[in-house]
Amino acid sequence: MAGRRSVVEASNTRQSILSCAADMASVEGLEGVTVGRLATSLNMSKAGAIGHFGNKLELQLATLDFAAEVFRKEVWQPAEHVTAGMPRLLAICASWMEYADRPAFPGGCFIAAASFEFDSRPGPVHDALAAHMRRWHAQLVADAKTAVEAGDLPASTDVEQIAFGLEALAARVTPNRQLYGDERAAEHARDSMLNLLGQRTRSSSSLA
Amino acid sequence: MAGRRSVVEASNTRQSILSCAADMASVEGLEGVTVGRLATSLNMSKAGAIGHFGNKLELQLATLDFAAEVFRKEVWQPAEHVTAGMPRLLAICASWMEYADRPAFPGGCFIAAASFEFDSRPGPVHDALAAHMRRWHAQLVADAKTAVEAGDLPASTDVEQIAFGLEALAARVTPNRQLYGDERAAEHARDSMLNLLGQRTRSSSSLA
DNA sequence: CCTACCGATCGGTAGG
DNA sequence: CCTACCGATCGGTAGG
Repeated sequence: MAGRRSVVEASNTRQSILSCAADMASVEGLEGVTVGRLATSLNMSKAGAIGHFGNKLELQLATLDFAAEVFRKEVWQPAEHVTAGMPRLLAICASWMEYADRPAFPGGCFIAAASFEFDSRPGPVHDALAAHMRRWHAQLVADAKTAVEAGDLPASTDVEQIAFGLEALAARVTPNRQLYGDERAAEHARDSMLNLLGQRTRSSSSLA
Repeated sequence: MAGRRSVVEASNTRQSILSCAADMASVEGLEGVTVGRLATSLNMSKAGAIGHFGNKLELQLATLDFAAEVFRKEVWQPAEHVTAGMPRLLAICASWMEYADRPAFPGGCFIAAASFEFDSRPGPVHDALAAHMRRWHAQLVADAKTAVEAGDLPASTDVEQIAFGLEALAARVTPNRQLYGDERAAEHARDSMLNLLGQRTRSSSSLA
Protein backbone atom coordinates (compact mmCIF):
# COMPACT_ATOMS: atom_id res chain seq x y z
CA MET A 1 0.00 0.00 0.00
CA ALA A 2 0.76 3.61 0.84
CA GLY A 3 2.91 6.54 -0.18
CA ARG A 4 1.64 9.71 -1.85
CA ARG A 5 -0.41 9.29 -5.05
CA SER A 6 -0.75 11.22 -8.29
CA VAL A 7 -3.30 14.00 -8.74
CA VAL A 8 -5.64 11.73 -10.67
CA GLU A 9 -5.41 8.97 -8.09
CA ALA A 10 -6.01 11.47 -5.30
CA SER A 11 -9.10 12.75 -7.08
CA ASN A 12 -10.42 9.22 -7.51
CA THR A 13 -9.76 8.53 -3.84
CA ARG A 14 -11.57 11.70 -2.89
CA GLN A 15 -14.63 10.66 -4.88
CA SER A 16 -14.56 7.19 -3.29
CA ILE A 17 -14.45 8.73 0.15
CA LEU A 18 -17.36 11.06 -0.63
CA SER A 19 -19.43 8.25 -2.09
CA CYS A 20 -18.85 6.14 1.01
CA ALA A 21 -19.55 9.07 3.32
CA ALA A 22 -22.79 9.83 1.47
CA ASP A 23 -23.88 6.19 1.76
CA MET A 24 -23.20 6.21 5.48
CA ALA A 25 -24.81 9.61 5.99
CA SER A 26 -27.99 8.55 4.22
CA VAL A 27 -28.46 5.89 6.90
CA GLU A 28 -27.00 7.41 10.05
CA GLY A 29 -27.13 11.10 9.29
CA LEU A 30 -24.37 13.47 8.27
CA GLU A 31 -23.44 14.03 11.91
CA GLY A 32 -23.39 10.28 12.51
CA VAL A 33 -20.56 9.68 10.04
CA THR A 34 -17.43 9.35 12.18
CA VAL A 35 -13.93 9.57 10.81
CA GLY A 36 -13.02 6.23 12.35
CA ARG A 37 -15.87 4.21 10.87
CA LEU A 38 -15.55 5.96 7.53
CA ALA A 39 -11.87 4.97 7.40
CA THR A 40 -12.61 1.38 8.41
CA SER A 41 -15.28 1.08 5.77
CA LEU A 42 -12.79 2.34 3.17
CA ASN A 43 -9.91 0.18 4.42
CA MET A 44 -7.94 3.34 5.06
CA SER A 45 -6.38 5.05 8.02
CA LYS A 46 -8.27 7.86 9.71
CA ALA A 47 -5.61 10.36 8.63
CA GLY A 48 -5.90 9.15 5.03
CA ALA A 49 -9.67 9.50 4.98
CA ILE A 50 -9.98 12.91 6.60
CA GLY A 51 -6.76 14.33 5.11
CA HIS A 52 -8.44 15.16 1.81
CA PHE A 53 -10.81 17.52 3.57
CA GLY A 54 -9.00 18.87 6.61
CA ASN A 55 -11.63 18.28 9.25
CA LYS A 56 -15.08 16.82 9.79
CA LEU A 57 -16.97 20.00 8.96
CA GLU A 58 -15.25 20.25 5.57
CA LEU A 59 -15.98 16.57 4.98
CA GLN A 60 -19.65 17.19 5.75
CA LEU A 61 -19.80 20.13 3.36
CA ALA A 62 -18.08 18.15 0.60
CA THR A 63 -20.42 15.18 1.18
CA LEU A 64 -23.44 17.47 1.00
CA ASP A 65 -22.20 18.94 -2.29
CA PHE A 66 -21.56 15.46 -3.63
CA ALA A 67 -25.11 14.35 -2.81
CA ALA A 68 -26.58 17.59 -4.12
CA GLU A 69 -24.83 17.03 -7.45
CA VAL A 70 -26.24 13.49 -7.66
CA PHE A 71 -29.69 14.90 -6.90
CA ARG A 72 -29.32 17.62 -9.53
CA LYS A 73 -28.24 15.12 -12.18
CA GLU A 74 -31.00 12.64 -11.41
CA VAL A 75 -33.91 14.99 -10.85
CA TRP A 76 -33.29 18.35 -12.50
CA GLN A 77 -31.07 17.60 -15.46
CA PRO A 78 -33.57 15.29 -17.22
CA ALA A 79 -36.12 18.13 -17.18
CA GLU A 80 -33.68 20.89 -18.08
CA HIS A 81 -34.64 21.20 -21.74
CA VAL A 82 -38.35 20.60 -21.34
CA THR A 83 -40.63 23.58 -22.10
CA ALA A 84 -40.86 25.90 -19.08
CA GLY A 85 -44.09 25.89 -17.09
CA MET A 86 -46.45 22.95 -16.62
CA PRO A 87 -44.58 20.61 -19.02
CA ARG A 88 -41.35 21.04 -17.04
CA LEU A 89 -43.15 20.75 -13.68
CA LEU A 90 -44.56 17.42 -14.82
CA ALA A 91 -41.15 16.28 -16.09
CA ILE A 92 -39.51 17.23 -12.78
CA CYS A 93 -42.17 15.38 -10.81
CA ALA A 94 -41.63 12.31 -12.99
CA SER A 95 -37.83 12.16 -12.60
CA TRP A 96 -38.15 13.11 -8.91
CA MET A 97 -40.46 10.21 -8.19
CA GLU A 98 -38.32 7.77 -10.16
CA TYR A 99 -35.39 8.90 -8.04
CA ALA A 100 -37.38 8.67 -4.81
CA ASP A 101 -38.44 5.17 -5.77
CA ARG A 102 -34.88 4.05 -6.55
CA PRO A 103 -32.61 6.36 -4.56
CA ALA A 104 -28.86 6.52 -5.16
CA PHE A 105 -28.05 5.98 -1.47
CA PRO A 106 -28.90 3.02 0.75
CA GLY A 107 -30.76 5.14 3.32
CA GLY A 108 -32.93 6.89 0.73
CA CYS A 109 -32.92 10.49 -0.45
CA PHE A 110 -29.97 12.21 1.17
CA ILE A 111 -31.25 15.74 0.67
CA ALA A 112 -34.62 15.06 2.28
CA ALA A 113 -32.99 13.46 5.31
CA ALA A 114 -30.40 16.24 5.65
CA SER A 115 -33.11 18.88 5.54
CA PHE A 116 -34.61 17.39 8.70
CA GLU A 117 -31.26 16.82 10.37
CA PHE A 118 -29.99 20.37 9.89
CA ASP A 119 -33.14 22.48 9.81
CA SER A 120 -32.77 23.53 13.43
CA ARG A 121 -28.98 23.33 13.74
CA PRO A 122 -27.27 26.59 12.84
CA GLY A 123 -23.91 26.47 11.09
CA PRO A 124 -22.20 26.10 7.73
CA VAL A 125 -23.96 22.82 6.83
CA HIS A 126 -27.36 24.38 7.51
CA ASP A 127 -26.45 27.38 5.35
CA ALA A 128 -25.05 25.32 2.46
CA LEU A 129 -28.09 23.06 2.47
CA ALA A 130 -30.46 26.02 2.55
CA ALA A 131 -28.62 27.55 -0.43
CA HIS A 132 -29.05 24.38 -2.49
CA MET A 133 -32.69 24.07 -1.58
CA ARG A 134 -33.47 27.71 -2.25
CA ARG A 135 -32.19 27.27 -5.81
CA TRP A 136 -34.44 24.26 -6.42
CA HIS A 137 -37.34 25.97 -4.72
CA ALA A 138 -36.93 29.04 -6.93
CA GLN A 139 -36.95 26.79 -10.00
CA LEU A 140 -40.26 25.23 -8.96
CA VAL A 141 -41.76 28.64 -8.23
CA ALA A 142 -40.57 30.00 -11.60
CA ASP A 143 -42.12 27.10 -13.53
CA ALA A 144 -45.35 27.40 -11.53
CA LYS A 145 -45.52 31.10 -12.42
CA THR A 146 -45.00 30.29 -16.08
CA ALA A 147 -47.76 27.68 -15.84
CA VAL A 148 -50.11 30.29 -14.39
CA GLU A 149 -49.25 32.74 -17.16
CA ALA A 150 -49.86 30.03 -19.77
CA GLY A 151 -53.23 29.26 -18.25
CA ASP A 152 -52.20 25.76 -17.15
CA LEU A 153 -52.85 26.73 -13.53
CA PRO A 154 -55.66 29.00 -12.26
CA ALA A 155 -54.77 32.69 -11.93
CA SER A 156 -55.58 32.43 -8.21
CA THR A 157 -52.81 29.84 -7.71
CA ASP A 158 -50.39 30.47 -4.84
CA VAL A 159 -47.13 29.42 -6.52
CA GLU A 160 -45.30 29.20 -3.19
CA GLN A 161 -47.94 26.75 -2.01
CA ILE A 162 -47.38 24.63 -5.12
CA ALA A 163 -43.64 24.50 -4.53
CA PHE A 164 -44.15 23.68 -0.85
CA GLY A 165 -46.55 20.88 -1.70
CA LEU A 166 -44.28 19.25 -4.27
CA GLU A 167 -41.28 19.38 -1.90
CA ALA A 168 -43.30 17.91 0.94
CA LEU A 169 -44.69 15.02 -1.11
CA ALA A 170 -41.31 14.12 -2.61
CA ALA A 171 -39.53 14.15 0.75
CA ARG A 172 -42.01 11.82 2.40
CA VAL A 173 -41.49 8.88 0.04
CA THR A 174 -38.46 7.39 1.81
CA PRO A 175 -39.70 7.52 5.42
CA ASN A 176 -43.14 6.16 4.62
CA ARG A 177 -41.70 3.28 2.62
CA GLN A 178 -39.05 2.47 5.20
CA LEU A 179 -41.13 3.02 8.34
CA TYR A 180 -44.27 1.16 7.50
CA GLY A 181 -43.31 -0.65 4.36
CA ASP A 182 -45.49 1.32 1.97
CA GLU A 183 -44.14 0.14 -1.39
CA ARG A 184 -46.57 2.46 -3.15
CA ALA A 185 -45.21 5.59 -1.45
CA ALA A 186 -43.74 7.04 -4.66
CA GLU A 187 -46.99 6.34 -6.47
CA HIS A 188 -49.01 8.11 -3.78
CA ALA A 189 -46.64 11.05 -3.94
CA ARG A 190 -46.91 11.21 -7.72
CA ASP A 191 -50.72 11.10 -7.69
CA SER A 192 -50.87 13.77 -4.97
CA MET A 193 -48.48 15.94 -7.00
CA LEU A 194 -50.70 15.69 -10.06
CA ASN A 195 -53.63 16.55 -7.85
CA LEU A 196 -51.93 19.72 -6.59
CA LEU A 197 -51.08 20.62 -10.19
CA GLY A 198 -54.70 20.21 -11.21
CA GLN A 199 -53.90 17.17 -13.36
CA ARG A 200 -56.14 14.97 -11.26
CA THR A 201 -56.04 11.55 -12.93
CA ARG A 202 -56.98 9.15 -10.17
CA SER A 203 -56.96 6.24 -12.56
CA SER A 204 -53.42 6.62 -13.98
CA SER A 205 -51.81 4.84 -11.06
CA SER A 206 -48.64 3.25 -12.41
CA LEU A 207 -45.13 4.67 -12.20
CA ALA A 208 -42.77 5.10 -15.15
CA MET B 1 -28.87 18.47 47.11
CA ALA B 2 -28.77 14.73 46.83
CA GLY B 3 -29.99 11.55 48.50
CA ARG B 4 -32.79 9.28 47.30
CA ARG B 5 -36.22 10.92 46.74
CA SER B 6 -39.83 9.85 47.25
CA VAL B 7 -41.81 8.10 44.51
CA VAL B 8 -43.59 11.33 43.58
CA GLU B 9 -40.35 13.29 43.44
CA ALA B 10 -38.74 10.58 41.33
CA SER B 11 -41.68 10.70 38.92
CA ASN B 12 -41.39 14.47 38.63
CA THR B 13 -37.66 14.18 38.04
CA ARG B 14 -38.29 11.57 35.38
CA GLN B 15 -40.69 13.88 33.56
CA SER B 16 -38.19 16.75 33.77
CA ILE B 17 -35.49 14.56 32.28
CA LEU B 18 -37.76 13.44 29.44
CA SER B 19 -38.87 16.99 28.70
CA CYS B 20 -35.26 18.14 28.53
CA ALA B 21 -34.25 15.13 26.42
CA ALA B 22 -37.12 15.78 24.00
CA ASP B 23 -36.09 19.44 23.68
CA MET B 24 -32.51 18.44 22.92
CA ALA B 25 -33.56 15.65 20.55
CA SER B 26 -35.80 17.98 18.54
CA VAL B 27 -32.72 20.03 17.69
CA GLU B 28 -29.87 17.51 17.54
CA GLY B 29 -31.72 14.26 16.93
CA LEU B 30 -32.54 11.44 19.31
CA GLU B 31 -29.13 9.88 18.69
CA GLY B 32 -27.44 13.22 19.29
CA VAL B 33 -28.65 13.45 22.90
CA THR B 34 -25.68 12.36 25.01
CA VAL B 35 -25.93 11.40 28.66
CA GLY B 36 -23.26 13.92 29.60
CA ARG B 37 -24.86 16.95 27.98
CA LEU B 38 -28.32 15.92 29.15
CA ALA B 39 -27.02 15.77 32.72
CA THR B 40 -25.25 19.12 32.45
CA SER B 41 -28.36 20.75 31.03
CA LEU B 42 -30.34 19.39 34.00
CA ASN B 43 -27.70 20.26 36.60
CA MET B 44 -27.51 16.61 37.48
CA SER B 45 -24.86 13.92 37.44
CA LYS B 46 -24.74 11.50 34.51
CA ALA B 47 -25.69 8.62 36.80
CA GLY B 48 -28.65 10.59 38.13
CA ALA B 49 -29.94 11.40 34.66
CA ILE B 50 -29.58 7.99 33.07
CA GLY B 51 -30.38 6.01 36.24
CA HIS B 52 -34.13 6.41 35.77
CA PHE B 53 -33.96 4.56 32.47
CA GLY B 54 -31.05 2.14 32.71
CA ASN B 55 -29.28 2.92 29.46
CA LYS B 56 -29.38 5.21 26.47
CA LEU B 57 -31.67 3.00 24.39
CA GLU B 58 -34.30 2.95 27.14
CA LEU B 59 -33.94 6.72 27.47
CA GLN B 60 -34.53 7.09 23.73
CA LEU B 61 -37.62 4.90 23.85
CA ALA B 62 -39.01 6.81 26.84
CA THR B 63 -38.29 10.14 25.15
CA LEU B 64 -40.04 8.98 21.99
CA ASP B 65 -43.09 7.92 24.01
CA PHE B 66 -43.06 11.25 25.82
CA ALA B 67 -43.04 13.17 22.54
CA ALA B 68 -45.65 10.88 21.00
CA GLU B 69 -47.98 11.58 23.93
CA VAL B 70 -47.51 15.34 23.49
CA PHE B 71 -48.28 14.90 19.79
CA ARG B 72 -51.37 12.83 20.52
CA LYS B 73 -52.70 15.37 22.99
CA GLU B 74 -52.07 18.36 20.75
CA VAL B 75 -53.16 16.94 17.41
CA TRP B 76 -55.48 13.97 17.87
CA GLN B 77 -57.25 14.62 21.14
CA PRO B 78 -58.89 17.90 20.02
CA ALA B 79 -60.49 16.01 17.09
CA GLU B 80 -61.40 12.90 19.07
CA HIS B 81 -65.10 13.67 19.47
CA VAL B 82 -65.68 15.28 16.09
CA THR B 83 -67.94 13.35 13.67
CA ALA B 84 -65.99 10.63 11.87
CA GLY B 85 -65.13 11.22 8.21
CA MET B 86 -64.53 14.56 6.53
CA PRO B 87 -65.45 16.67 9.60
CA ARG B 88 -62.83 14.88 11.69
CA LEU B 89 -60.24 14.99 8.90
CA LEU B 90 -60.67 18.76 8.73
CA ALA B 91 -60.45 19.05 12.52
CA ILE B 92 -57.26 16.96 12.58
CA CYS B 93 -55.70 19.09 9.85
CA ALA B 94 -56.59 22.23 11.79
CA SER B 95 -55.05 21.12 15.10
CA TRP B 96 -52.10 19.56 13.26
CA MET B 97 -51.25 22.81 11.52
CA GLU B 98 -51.68 24.84 14.70
CA TYR B 99 -49.21 22.47 16.33
CA ALA B 100 -46.81 22.60 13.38
CA ASP B 101 -46.93 26.37 13.50
CA ARG B 102 -46.25 26.49 17.25
CA PRO B 103 -44.47 23.23 18.08
CA ALA B 104 -43.94 22.07 21.65
CA PHE B 105 -40.20 21.57 21.15
CA PRO B 106 -37.54 24.11 20.19
CA GLY B 107 -36.43 22.17 17.10
CA GLY B 108 -39.94 21.74 15.73
CA CYS B 109 -42.09 18.64 15.41
CA PHE B 110 -40.25 15.83 17.13
CA ILE B 111 -42.15 13.03 15.40
CA ALA B 112 -41.50 14.33 11.90
CA ALA B 113 -37.78 14.68 12.58
CA ALA B 114 -37.54 11.26 14.22
CA SER B 115 -39.25 9.62 11.25
CA PHE B 116 -36.38 10.82 9.04
CA GLU B 117 -33.68 9.98 11.59
CA PHE B 118 -34.83 6.40 12.17
CA ASP B 119 -36.49 5.39 8.90
CA SER B 120 -33.41 3.53 7.68
CA ARG B 121 -31.93 2.51 11.04
CA PRO B 122 -33.23 -0.85 12.24
CA GLY B 123 -33.76 -1.38 15.95
CA PRO B 124 -36.18 -0.84 18.81
CA VAL B 125 -36.53 2.92 18.25
CA HIS B 126 -37.42 2.37 14.58
CA ASP B 127 -39.99 -0.23 15.57
CA ALA B 128 -41.55 1.86 18.34
CA LEU B 129 -41.78 4.88 16.07
CA ALA B 130 -43.32 2.82 13.28
CA ALA B 131 -45.91 1.47 15.72
CA HIS B 132 -46.97 4.98 16.75
CA MET B 133 -47.13 6.19 13.17
CA ARG B 134 -49.05 3.18 11.96
CA ARG B 135 -51.77 3.96 14.52
CA TRP B 136 -52.10 7.56 13.34
CA HIS B 137 -51.95 6.48 9.72
CA ALA B 138 -54.75 3.97 10.28
CA GLN B 139 -56.86 6.72 11.86
CA LEU B 140 -56.44 8.95 8.80
CA VAL B 141 -57.27 6.06 6.46
CA ALA B 142 -60.36 5.17 8.51
CA ASP B 143 -61.71 8.73 8.41
CA ALA B 144 -60.95 9.00 4.71
CA LYS B 145 -62.93 5.80 4.11
CA THR B 146 -65.84 7.18 6.09
CA ALA B 147 -65.66 10.38 4.06
CA VAL B 148 -65.85 8.36 0.84
CA GLU B 149 -68.83 6.42 2.13
CA ALA B 150 -70.54 9.65 3.12
CA GLY B 151 -69.95 11.08 -0.35
CA ASP B 152 -67.59 13.79 0.93
CA LEU B 153 -64.80 12.33 -1.20
CA PRO B 154 -65.18 10.79 -4.70
CA ALA B 155 -65.74 7.03 -4.80
CA SER B 156 -62.52 6.70 -6.83
CA THR B 157 -60.45 8.19 -3.98
CA ASP B 158 -57.33 6.27 -2.96
CA VAL B 159 -57.56 6.62 0.81
CA GLU B 160 -53.93 5.57 1.28
CA GLN B 161 -52.90 8.40 -1.02
CA ILE B 162 -54.92 10.85 1.06
CA ALA B 163 -53.21 9.72 4.27
CA PHE B 164 -49.79 9.84 2.62
CA GLY B 165 -50.41 13.37 1.35
CA LEU B 166 -51.58 14.74 4.70
CA GLU B 167 -48.59 13.22 6.50
CA ALA B 168 -46.16 14.60 3.93
CA LEU B 169 -47.55 18.12 4.05
CA ALA B 170 -47.64 18.25 7.84
CA ALA B 171 -44.08 16.98 8.21
CA ARG B 172 -42.61 19.56 5.86
CA VAL B 173 -43.71 22.62 7.81
CA THR B 174 -40.76 22.71 10.22
CA PRO B 175 -37.89 22.20 7.73
CA ASN B 176 -39.26 24.70 5.21
CA ARG B 177 -39.76 27.35 7.85
CA GLN B 178 -36.37 26.76 9.46
CA LEU B 179 -34.33 26.23 6.31
CA TYR B 180 -35.47 29.09 4.17
CA GLY B 181 -37.46 31.13 6.59
CA ASP B 182 -40.89 30.46 5.07
CA GLU B 183 -43.15 31.86 7.78
CA ARG B 184 -46.17 30.80 5.75
CA ALA B 185 -45.18 27.11 5.69
CA ALA B 186 -48.07 25.99 7.91
CA GLU B 187 -50.47 28.02 5.79
CA HIS B 188 -49.19 26.42 2.59
CA ALA B 189 -49.50 22.99 4.16
CA ARG B 190 -53.05 23.73 5.30
CA ASP B 191 -54.14 24.98 1.86
CA SER B 192 -52.54 21.96 0.16
CA MET B 193 -54.30 19.65 2.62
CA LEU B 194 -57.66 21.21 1.79
CA ASN B 195 -56.80 20.83 -1.88
CA LEU B 196 -56.11 17.09 -1.45
CA LEU B 197 -59.38 16.77 0.46
CA GLY B 198 -61.27 18.45 -2.38
CA GLN B 199 -62.06 21.50 -0.19
CA ARG B 200 -60.14 23.79 -2.53
CA THR B 201 -60.54 27.28 -1.06
CA ARG B 202 -57.59 29.21 -2.44
CA SER B 203 -58.90 32.40 -0.91
CA SER B 204 -59.25 31.26 2.72
CA SER B 205 -55.60 31.81 3.49
CA SER B 206 -55.40 32.68 7.16
CA LEU B 207 -54.57 30.26 9.96
CA ALA B 208 -56.65 29.90 13.14
C1' DC C 1 -1.58 7.69 2.74
C1' DC C 2 0.48 5.44 7.14
C1' DT C 3 1.68 4.88 12.30
C1' DA C 4 1.41 6.62 16.63
C1' DC C 5 -0.25 9.53 19.47
C1' DC C 6 -3.17 13.65 21.95
C1' DG C 7 -7.01 15.34 25.18
C1' DA C 8 -11.99 15.13 25.32
C1' DT C 9 -16.09 12.79 25.51
C1' DC C 10 -18.77 8.70 24.90
C1' DG C 11 -22.03 5.07 27.48
C1' DG C 12 -21.99 2.75 31.49
C1' DT C 13 -21.08 0.98 36.46
C1' DA C 14 -19.58 0.33 41.51
C1' DG C 15 -20.45 1.90 45.74
C1' DG C 16 -22.51 4.85 48.84
C1' DC D 1 -29.01 11.14 43.11
C1' DC D 2 -23.76 11.70 43.89
C1' DT D 3 -18.53 10.82 43.17
C1' DA D 4 -15.20 8.39 40.97
C1' DC D 5 -14.00 5.55 37.87
C1' DC D 6 -13.85 2.04 33.45
C1' DG D 7 -12.57 0.95 28.43
C1' DA D 8 -13.86 2.59 23.89
C1' DT D 9 -14.22 5.94 20.59
C1' DC D 10 -14.36 10.68 19.24
C1' DG D 11 -11.92 14.50 16.06
C1' DG D 12 -7.56 15.83 15.12
C1' DT D 13 -2.28 16.16 14.50
C1' DA D 14 2.94 15.32 14.14
C1' DG D 15 6.07 13.25 11.48
C1' DG D 16 7.43 10.44 7.84
